Amino acid sequence: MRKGEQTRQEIIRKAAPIFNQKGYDGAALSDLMKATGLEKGGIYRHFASKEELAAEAFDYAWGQTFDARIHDLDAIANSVDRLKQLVANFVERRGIIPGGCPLLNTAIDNDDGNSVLRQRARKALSGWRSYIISIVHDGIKAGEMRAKTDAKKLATLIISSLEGAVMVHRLERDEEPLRAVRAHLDNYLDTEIRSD
Amino acid sequence: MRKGEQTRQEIIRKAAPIFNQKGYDGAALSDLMKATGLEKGGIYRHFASKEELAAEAFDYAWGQTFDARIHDLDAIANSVDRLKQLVANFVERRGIIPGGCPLLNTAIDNDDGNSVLRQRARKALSGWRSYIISIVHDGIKAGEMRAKTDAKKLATLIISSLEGAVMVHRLERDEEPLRAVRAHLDNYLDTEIRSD
DNA sequence: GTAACCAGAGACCGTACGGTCTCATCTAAT
DNA sequence: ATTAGATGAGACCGTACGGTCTCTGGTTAC
Repeated sequence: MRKGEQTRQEIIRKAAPIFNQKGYDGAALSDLMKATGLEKGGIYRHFASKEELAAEAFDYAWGQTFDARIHDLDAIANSVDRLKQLVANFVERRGIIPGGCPLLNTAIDNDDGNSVLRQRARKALSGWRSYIISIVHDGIKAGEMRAKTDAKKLATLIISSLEGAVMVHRLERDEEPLRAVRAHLDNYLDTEIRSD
Repeated sequence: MRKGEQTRQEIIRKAAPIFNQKGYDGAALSDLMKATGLEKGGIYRHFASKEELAAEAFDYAWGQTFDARIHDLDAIANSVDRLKQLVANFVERRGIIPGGCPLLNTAIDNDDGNSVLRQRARKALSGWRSYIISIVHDGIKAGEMRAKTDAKKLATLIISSLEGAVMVHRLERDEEPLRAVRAHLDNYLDTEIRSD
């Protein structure tokens, strides 16, 4: 790998937490310079604009976050249990990237217009939802979930309530919302989704 | 009322949507000047700083939003139905202040440090939660809700899933998440919370 | 070893920001 | 009607921003 490409990746890695914590506008070039140890010219050699860097940083942050959430999931045979583990991972494996869930942050920060960042966040959300939907489809096919289960609605419910809990958690600095939502989802999955 | 006080209130009213849509940093003084039709001096006469104005604007925005969410609620006798109406109001009476839920916006925008805005958002959240909790307590006392209902957990669940749905809704520009979460909460309230 | 190229430093640019201050004007109490 | 105080305009200030450009030093291919 060319040295420049290594540097590029390292800039992305170092910039991701900054953008995630401070938001696009809040993350000043000077912050990124301090974090990377590079001068302005060294950064702009590898990215056409701050926006391009932010977009790459989001993809990196989301990739890390998503990986943590699906960690060890394929080792679980039963699809309902797989969803429960997904919820558990979400609650327990936070903080991979400082600043909280990149999807939530980026969605709220960029919900006007059609910025590059908004599109990246949309893609991230749709990928996450698809992942859950496919678990549900597997579950129905395997007879582990009730046949009438609406995969899309269930995915939406899981994502919405978890992300909402993150918002409350961050405002109150208390784990209770995360635990409450997890308990509710676990119970719901066991009693309303799992085949009897 | 002195004229200055009227102006102050009007600045707050006009500034609230700007802060809610663009965030604290994103809302430039020049935006506020355009929205209010005042020059810088005219604004700063009434507020010590941009932060003070933003805090007042948040309180105003939240007040309007909260009022919309509890609209006509006291006309409903049964406490379970009152919660269901609260959920309905949340889903249907959005957009009182352009830019989406001020609580969600402000919480995500200001979750570092202990800024004035963060404190205002905390207060807003705790007020909202208390409101729901008191409905639940009423419901239990009246025998309309199961005695074992955990008021705080239920309040957290309702708030988290609704706010999370707003985030998804705004990113996808689709009402489905709001409807899905509402349907789920309605069903949950009827089958798990309401006394048999 | 050398030449061609790649990478990074950092001075520089124009712009827009939040905030201050002075002064003219308007309001309202007497 | 007069006047003291309240109100708002807008010029002004220092700072920090994103972005550009040139030039030097390092890397890599031959």
